[in-house]
Amino acid sequence: DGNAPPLTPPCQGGGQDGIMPLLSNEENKEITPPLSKGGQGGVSYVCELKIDGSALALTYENGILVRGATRGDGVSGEDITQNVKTIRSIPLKLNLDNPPPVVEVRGEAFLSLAVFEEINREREKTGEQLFANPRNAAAGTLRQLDSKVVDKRRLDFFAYTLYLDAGNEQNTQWDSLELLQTIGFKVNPNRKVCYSLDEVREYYEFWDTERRNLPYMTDGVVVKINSVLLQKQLGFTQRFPRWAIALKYPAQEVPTIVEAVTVQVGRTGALTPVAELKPVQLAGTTVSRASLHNGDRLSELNLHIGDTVIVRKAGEIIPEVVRVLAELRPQNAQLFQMPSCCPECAQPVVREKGEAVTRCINTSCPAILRGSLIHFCSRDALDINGVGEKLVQQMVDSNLLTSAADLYDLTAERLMGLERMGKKLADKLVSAIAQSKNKPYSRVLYGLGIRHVGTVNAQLLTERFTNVEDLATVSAAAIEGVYGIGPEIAQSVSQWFRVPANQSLIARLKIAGLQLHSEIKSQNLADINLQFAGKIFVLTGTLPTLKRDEAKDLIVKAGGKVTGSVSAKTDYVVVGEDAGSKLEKAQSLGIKILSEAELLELLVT
DNA sequence: GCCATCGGTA
DNA sequence: GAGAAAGGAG
DNA sequence: CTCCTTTCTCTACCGATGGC
Repeated sequence: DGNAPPLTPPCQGGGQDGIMPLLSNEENKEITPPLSKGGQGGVSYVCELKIDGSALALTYENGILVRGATRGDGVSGEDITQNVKTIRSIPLKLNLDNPPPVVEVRGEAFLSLAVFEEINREREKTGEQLFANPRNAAAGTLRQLDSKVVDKRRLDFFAYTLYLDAGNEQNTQWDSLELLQTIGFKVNPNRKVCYSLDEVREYYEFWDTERRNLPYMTDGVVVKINSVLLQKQLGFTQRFPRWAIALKYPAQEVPTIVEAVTVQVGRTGALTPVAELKPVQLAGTTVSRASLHNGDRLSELNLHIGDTVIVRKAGEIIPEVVRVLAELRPQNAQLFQMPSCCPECAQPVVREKGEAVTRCINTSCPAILRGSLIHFCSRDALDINGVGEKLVQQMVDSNLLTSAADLYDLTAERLMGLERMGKKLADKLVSAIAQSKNKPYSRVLYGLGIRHVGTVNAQLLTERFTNVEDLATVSAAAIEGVYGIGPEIAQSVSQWFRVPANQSLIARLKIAGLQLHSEIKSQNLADINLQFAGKIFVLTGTLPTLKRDEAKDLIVKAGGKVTGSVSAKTDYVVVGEDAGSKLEKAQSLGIKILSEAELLELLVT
């Protein structure tokens, strides 16, 4: 979803991050960041409509369209370049005399309401399942394997961001939009430069009603600081730029009834109450469940079974219970409270003082085991394709799996005893598991599911402690020495390695042949390239000739470092086919972006 | 050909 | 994708 | 204490794939 870089949601009342308070509260004249740096002194804003479709990143090399990518982490993303080429509003060739070697264009692919309805009429005739809404239809179409089908679906495209080489940059966002238009893109005509926040507010309010007359769906307005120089000065806070914001129109709210509340048990043992709702149509989808988060939220809502509640889709995506209409409560309705026993294993649950979550602490709770296994196999961890919820359920129930290490003892024959498991699937699975043995140490560490060790902290830890033995034997105090790791996390890690079951898990994974140490061992000094020394690289997408591991090797050998996620500390992002969120983040952080060719060139110099 | 499951996206 | 909670740095 | 980052958990839908 969304326009341009990820943007802050409208501020929820508090008012440090958005200009939403200005829009909803006339009295609040205080100008708040991120857009506060101007408004008077000649600072201008560009307002654009936020089209509800699917974000697309296009790469042009020497003026020719070579890649089209949606989001994703790019590791296993599909090639949608062929599909993108069927979109008529995307030029195959830039209308530019001397095109820079690489041009990146971002924009929104969408289906007009008319085309959407036409497609659904057609599908109704042929008895196919109807699309729920234009956004889903557009996203689904882009992933279609047969580009002829895509061609027929008549996708449209509005460009909104242009990235040129340094030196070729435009001075303002407005100029970028104009240039996009002259080089052959469709740019949404309903854009405007505003010179004050009052003007921005006017624009927002005008389109709140006017958008209903547009032939495509919009869900808000994007406001950007016009000056590129100022954008750079403002920079970025956390996940978002300080110079842009999305102002979303209020979500549609609808009443429904809570038929029941179920409690789910996550991999950490956390108990999450979920409202089972009488299904309602909302923002083009059917909503039947909504998270209630935790015990605190639950008591705040004072929710009873059978209550009528107001639900909405936060950001048009996530169902949320806004409030309970207590006056409509049936008599004798039962208050729902967090259970005192785990719904999976019936052991008593605990809630630590000062913490919001209620947890099952039974080390052999099957729900926790299942969750841990799913996490271990997940994409950011060992990326074992084909292992999903149902399969894990089956394998745990049939005692095929009692820990992640058991995965590496599985054979096709043993798997084929399971339901719906033929030779083909079983072979695929065994091969996927074998492949995971090559995944780097940091991913394995992440996959272990140690509390507070996500992708970032796993990376930090593996950099400092280059093999598990060190990490397992070192004191909590030593772990705390890592920048970014404090006492809580250090304690959590240290304790994890002191549990005998975990120690034997590590031992077995080691025997299975998993990577439990970083490869950056003895470095050949002669290979070190000054341009690479200490530089942090991130790879994204499928590179044209190199395998990911090969590219990583080359960088590491040259003295560089390859990490998994883009942050402010990243120096270069190497982009391949179907680059996803990392490219996007890199762009929004202004990090230097390299193609494979450029990387290789840098290596030889 | 239908159905369940999985992976990816918003 | 949203949002809540909680940890780390200063 | 505040600001920021990170972790963790949650939903709905669509297309692809393999089993039977």
